[in-house]
Amino acid sequence: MAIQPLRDTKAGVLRTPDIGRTVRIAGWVARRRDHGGVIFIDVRDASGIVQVVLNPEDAPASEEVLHGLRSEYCIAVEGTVEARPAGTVNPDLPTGEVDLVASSLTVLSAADPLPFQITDRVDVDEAKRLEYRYLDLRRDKMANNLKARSRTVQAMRRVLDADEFLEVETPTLIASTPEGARDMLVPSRMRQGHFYALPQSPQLFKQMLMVAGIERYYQIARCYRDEDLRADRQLEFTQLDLEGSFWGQEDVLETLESVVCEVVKDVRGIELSRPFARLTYAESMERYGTDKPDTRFAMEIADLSAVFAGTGFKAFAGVLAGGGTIRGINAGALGLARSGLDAQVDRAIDLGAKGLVWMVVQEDGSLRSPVAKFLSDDEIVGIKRTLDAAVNDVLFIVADAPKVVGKVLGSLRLDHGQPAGHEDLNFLFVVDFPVFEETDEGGLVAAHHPFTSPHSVAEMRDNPGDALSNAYDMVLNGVELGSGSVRIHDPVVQQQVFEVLGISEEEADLRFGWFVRALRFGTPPHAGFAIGVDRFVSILQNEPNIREVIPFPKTQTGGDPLTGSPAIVDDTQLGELGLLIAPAVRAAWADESDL
RNA sequence: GGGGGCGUGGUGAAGUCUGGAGUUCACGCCGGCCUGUCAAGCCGGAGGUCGCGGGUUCAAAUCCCGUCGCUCCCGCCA
Repeated sequence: MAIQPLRDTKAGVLRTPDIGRTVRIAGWVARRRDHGGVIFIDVRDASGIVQVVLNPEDAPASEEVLHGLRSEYCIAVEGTVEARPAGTVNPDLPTGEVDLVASSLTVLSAADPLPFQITDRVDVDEAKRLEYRYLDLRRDKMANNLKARSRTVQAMRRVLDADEFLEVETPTLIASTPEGARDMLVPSRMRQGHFYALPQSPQLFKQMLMVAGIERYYQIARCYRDEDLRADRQLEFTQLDLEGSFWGQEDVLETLESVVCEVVKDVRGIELSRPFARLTYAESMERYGTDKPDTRFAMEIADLSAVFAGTGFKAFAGVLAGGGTIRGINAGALGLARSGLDAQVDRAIDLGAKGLVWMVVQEDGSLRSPVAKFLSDDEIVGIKRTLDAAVNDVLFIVADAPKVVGKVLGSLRLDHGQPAGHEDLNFLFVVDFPVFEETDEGGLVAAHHPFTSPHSVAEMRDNPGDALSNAYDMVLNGVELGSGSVRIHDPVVQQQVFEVLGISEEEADLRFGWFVRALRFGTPPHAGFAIGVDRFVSILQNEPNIREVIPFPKTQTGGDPLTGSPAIVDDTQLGELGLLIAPAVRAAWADESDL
């Protein structure tokens, strides 16, 4: 019979002041050291680990039971907390000054031999970890990640609740909208041939809540985007979504700062200085070649167009004549051999450049480079001065359209300068995003959702390439943590924006008619934001991918090795939904079941 | 859709380039010894269709083709 109650104390909290107490703990066998006589068992529960001493003369259980204990057996122990004998204190363990000397031990649940060891010391294949995620989550690192995630969300709620935000849930079965990411679809049984979509974000609903007079809303919202996965992207992910009425951009950014500071204080134990840096989109692109700069290191992009204004180097002269630009970075003393430098050229070409010029500053001040012979003395001086170059520094120069130059140099900058982990936290806001982004073909597409207010509708219509919007991103260590905007609250402006974005009146009316109608009933000016919780926690925990802070994530091909999702459903279910599977797909099912 | 990396007893790695007996290391597992260890120790043992399929070869973990899975990246992610 098991001891009742199973436990009255947590394993990880026992300390010297507890010496002499008789306690009951329950947990898992993390490690056993069986000396034939005395046996030491590290018992782990959610609070930590304590060493249990099983003395044969105390006979806490039969010899068979005691020597039969194995890794991850779930057990209950009653015993006395005792001081460890001199010289046997374990300073690496919070409970290391005490032993729990067992008077009784019960096996609550045995465990099969493990598919992998429960330890942070070995990197097990991730598919195997996911297949046995319940064991993987027993590891300290994963348990700590889940704790950090919980503390993160609690800190968010604490700040927003104190600021009188209302936590409101919005539907997850909604109508599909074709813009943006691919929707995750759910077929309707009651209206066959019709589909719900899972929300990519609660965008329109939170705006409805502003119309509804909620004034301050937030939600820890699950969002879904049916796009290819990455280290920082899952099919489903979590956002802290918030919105406020009678708000402008500064109100949003200040609220975000207070939320983020509380989270970082709680999880990392450090005070961030406020306000966070603010950078315009244009400045960010200019200096870092990206809209999500990692500002933990400099290596900024410098414009060399002036240096080469009258150059005799035809490749550069041609780019300048064609309206392109010439920029470079100083990657520092990389110590690369010729082959390593040429590999950078390949990398640049992969990124879309026609080429890359590298230069290495020599002891005598000259530049070693494939193009050195084309450069004048003035140009060499100008390059070194502009890039602040010292001996042995490697300089990378790209001449192309500004967009290409920024992408290539921005990527090389990260390749050679980005710190490995996330020891330091550099938050910043990027503001004044353009309304439109240029496509590779030179066309314009909306950079944001169509509910973002432009600085000026007239400018947006007359000069779309330069028009700015009241949209902003939060960036942490080169990762886009979230984005938001001041919304359009005037139905007339909203109609105009649809028009400029190329959404016809009929189309706008069909898809967003209900939304524009809502705006006609006294809509307060409002603005909001959403923070990616998974990304935030993964950075705080110094994890390389967000799966490490998600208890049951999907693999890169969207599957769950534990439960086998996604799965084929039977014909009865399909019939209820009025769905037929295409013959080719059915044939593939047959192949699958042959495996 | 495209490019890169990986797949070897239960786990992690080496072996693959340069073909020659399933070889090696660490952990785990099983058995024995062992009363103060804490990644316990010592001794012994079991355990693999080298992801899968095909090809080349006297001979394939190794070379070639295909395929599956995991992963990183490009595209995609308003």
